[in-house]
Amino acid sequence: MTAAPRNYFVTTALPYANGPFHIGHIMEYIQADIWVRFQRLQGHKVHWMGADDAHGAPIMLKAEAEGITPEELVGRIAAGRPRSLNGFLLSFDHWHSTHSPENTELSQEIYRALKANDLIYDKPVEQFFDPVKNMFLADRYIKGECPNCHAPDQYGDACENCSSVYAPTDLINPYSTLSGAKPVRKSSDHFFFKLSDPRCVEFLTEWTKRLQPSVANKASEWLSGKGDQELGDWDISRDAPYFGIPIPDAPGKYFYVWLDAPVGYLAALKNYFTTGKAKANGEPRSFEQFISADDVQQIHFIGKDIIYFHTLFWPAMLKFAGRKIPDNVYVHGFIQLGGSKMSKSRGTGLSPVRYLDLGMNPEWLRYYLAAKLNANVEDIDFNPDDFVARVNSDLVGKYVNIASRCAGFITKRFGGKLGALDPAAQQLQQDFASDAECWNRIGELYEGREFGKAMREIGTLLDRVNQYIDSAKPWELAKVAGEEHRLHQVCSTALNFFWYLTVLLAPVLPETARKVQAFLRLSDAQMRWGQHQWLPAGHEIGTYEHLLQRVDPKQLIALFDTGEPEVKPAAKATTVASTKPAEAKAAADEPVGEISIDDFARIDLRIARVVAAETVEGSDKLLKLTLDVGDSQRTVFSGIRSAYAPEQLVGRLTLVLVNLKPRKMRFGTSEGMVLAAGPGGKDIFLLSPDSGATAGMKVK
RNA sequence: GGAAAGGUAGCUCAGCCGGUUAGAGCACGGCACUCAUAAUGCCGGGGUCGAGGGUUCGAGUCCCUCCCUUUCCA
Repeated sequence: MTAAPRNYFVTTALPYANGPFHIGHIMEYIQADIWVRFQRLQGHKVHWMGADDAHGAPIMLKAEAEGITPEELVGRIAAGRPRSLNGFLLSFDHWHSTHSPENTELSQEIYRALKANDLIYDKPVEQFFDPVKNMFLADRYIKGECPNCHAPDQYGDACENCSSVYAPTDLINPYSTLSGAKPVRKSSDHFFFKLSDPRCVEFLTEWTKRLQPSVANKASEWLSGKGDQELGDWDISRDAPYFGIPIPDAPGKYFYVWLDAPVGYLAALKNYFTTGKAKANGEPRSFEQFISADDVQQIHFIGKDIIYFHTLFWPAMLKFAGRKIPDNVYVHGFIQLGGSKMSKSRGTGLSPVRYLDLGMNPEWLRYYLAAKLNANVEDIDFNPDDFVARVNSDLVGKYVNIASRCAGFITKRFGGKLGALDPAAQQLQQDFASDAECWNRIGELYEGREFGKAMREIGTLLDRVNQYIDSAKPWELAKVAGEEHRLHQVCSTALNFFWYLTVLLAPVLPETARKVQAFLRLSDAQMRWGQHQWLPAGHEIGTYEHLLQRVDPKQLIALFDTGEPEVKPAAKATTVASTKPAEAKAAADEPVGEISIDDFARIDLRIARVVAAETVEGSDKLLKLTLDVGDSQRTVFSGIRSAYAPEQLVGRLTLVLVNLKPRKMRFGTSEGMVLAAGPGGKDIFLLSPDSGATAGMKVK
C-alpha cells in the first residue's frame, strides 16, 4: 500500500490510577498497538498518547485510608506503569497524567468556552451527605436494606439479591460505607453541561453516524430518547473535599473526574509537545497547530463501557469549545476469562503483571489476542487451552518452523548466502508480491481492525509455504549429488517467503520481526509494508537462532492459580500434593492425623485487608504488611517477596492467622501469619476470600 | 426493568445481500516424512447450525415466539 503519509493522534482509554493494569487495559493497548504499528509500517506518522486518570473520590479515599496524599498514591501507581508497557511491547509515544498543569489549564479553558457558549448552567441537587466525613456520597458509598426484597447491605443503585433498580434515597436504613453514619439529605449547587441543547443534539446526530454500526445505533437511541429515556444534561461538578481540578470562579467546586479525564488526552499531547518529544519524533508544529490541523486524524480506542462519554460528551465538549472534533472512536468489547471456570469474584483473573513475572512471552498474548480480535463490539474469550494450541501450532509450528527448517542448509551448504528463486514456486511468489492478493488485502484487514481475519489470511499463506517445502523436499535434494542448485533455490525461496511473512506479522510480533531483520540482514526499508523486491542471489544471512519458544501449559496453570482459594479443598491436600512433585515433599511428609472441631476452633483465622506493603531493608525474602483485621491494624512480616511485589498486594483481601504467638524479628514484631500455598520461590500463592468478605470476618 | 451482542463439530471461531453433499484451525484416529527446539504434509471420523413455529421452489442465513450466555444502563 502506498498511500500518502498520514498524521495520526491516537489515544487509548486512561487507566484509573488506583491500581495496576488489568488484562482489559492490556488487551486494548495491544489492539491499538497493532493498529498503530501497522500505520507506521506504511510510513504514516502516529503519535500515541496514554495517561493515568488520577482524579476522583475513589483515589482520594484510598489515599486517605493508606495515610498518604493522593499525589503519592498516583505517583506510586505511575511508577509501576513502564514495566507493563514495555513488557507487552506497547509503543506509546508518551505517557502523562490527568493530574497535571496542562490538564488543569485545558479543562478550565474548555469549561470557560462552553460557558461563554451558553452551555453551562447550575442548579441545586439534593444528595446524601455523610455528616461524619463531611462529604457528599456517591451511590457506591451508600448501602442499606433493599426496598424491594429487604436484603441487607445493598448498594445505592441496585440490589444484588433481587436485582431491582432504585435510587439511593429509596434504601431502608441507609448508611455510609465510609463512616457507617446515617447519611442526611443535603442540597448543593451543581454545574451542568447542557447536552440536551438542540445544537448539541443536532451536531451529535450527524457526528455519530461515522461510528461502528452498533455504536452509532446506541448513540442514536440516546439522542432520540423520549420520556424518561430523554437525553439528560450532565452534572460536571463535585463538592469539596474532592481530588480534582477546581472550577474557575466557583470556590469549593471541582470538575467531576469524567470531565477532565478525556481532556487528559489533550493534556498528554500538550506535554508531549512542550517537552520536545514531538519535535524529536519529527513533528515540527506547535501543540495548538497540530491539534487543530485538518491533516491530523484524531482516533480514540475505548472499551464499550465508556461509549457514552466518548461519543456524546467528548465530541460535544470539543465542538462547542471551538476545538477540532475527534475523527473516530474505535470501540472494542471485553475479554472474558474462560466462562465460569475463572469467576471474577475469585480474584483478578489474568494478571498482566503476573504474566510478565512468570517470564511468559508478550508476543504469545499479542498473537493470541490478534487471532481473536475483530472490529465489532464483541467480547472475546481467553481460553488457556486455545492459547497454548494457537501459539504452539501457528506461531512456532508453522511460522517460526519455516526459517528453522531451511536456514541450516543455507548456512552449512552455501556459506550463508542465498541463491536464486525457485521457478517452480512462481504462483506463491506472485501472490506474495501482489498488492491485490497479499498486501492490500491483509492491509485492509489491519486497517479495519479485523485482526482475526488478517491472522487467518496469513495462516493460509503459512500453510502454503509449508506445503511448498514439503513438496520440494529439500532434505532429499540434500542427499542427491547434483541437486545442490535446486536445494539452494528451494531454501532461498522459502526464506524469502519467511521474510514477507515476518513483515505481514510485524504489527503483532515486533520483537520477532526485529530478530528476523537481524537474522536475514535486512535494512529498515526492507521491513516496510508492501515488499516487492526479493532478496538477490548472493545476499548473505546470519546464523539462525530459534526465534520463539513454545508455551508450556504449566505456565498457564501457574498464571491462573493465583488467588483461587478453592483450587482444591484443603481437606484433599494429600492428593493434591501428589500432582506437583515439588509440593509433595512439603505437604505429604507430615501426616497430621485427625483433629477435632475444638482443635480447629482454637485457630483464629480472619479476613484481612492489606493496607500497606513494603519491602524490608536487609531481607530479600520478607515483605512488611500492614493489615486491617477489622477492629485494628497489625503488622505481619511475610516471606512472599519472591512471588509478590508490594504494589500487587495493597488493597487485596487475604487470610491471616491472628492468634499466632507474636514473634520478634530483626526488623520488628510480626503479629500473625498470612496464608499462602505453593512450593516457594515464584510459586507462592496467597489465599483470598470470595468477594463480599470484609476485613475482620472470622473464618470458620 | 430497558437495551446490545452472541448461542454453528470436543475447543476457538468463519460462513457477505437466502441457493449444489455446512467450512477452517486446534484436538482425535490413520498414513507419510525426518530438513526443523516433534515441527510438517496427506487422508479420515465427528455437527438434527439453541428450541419451536412461519415466509420461500429453497434458510445456519429473513420474520415471530421462547430458552440460555455475556455485557451495558450517564
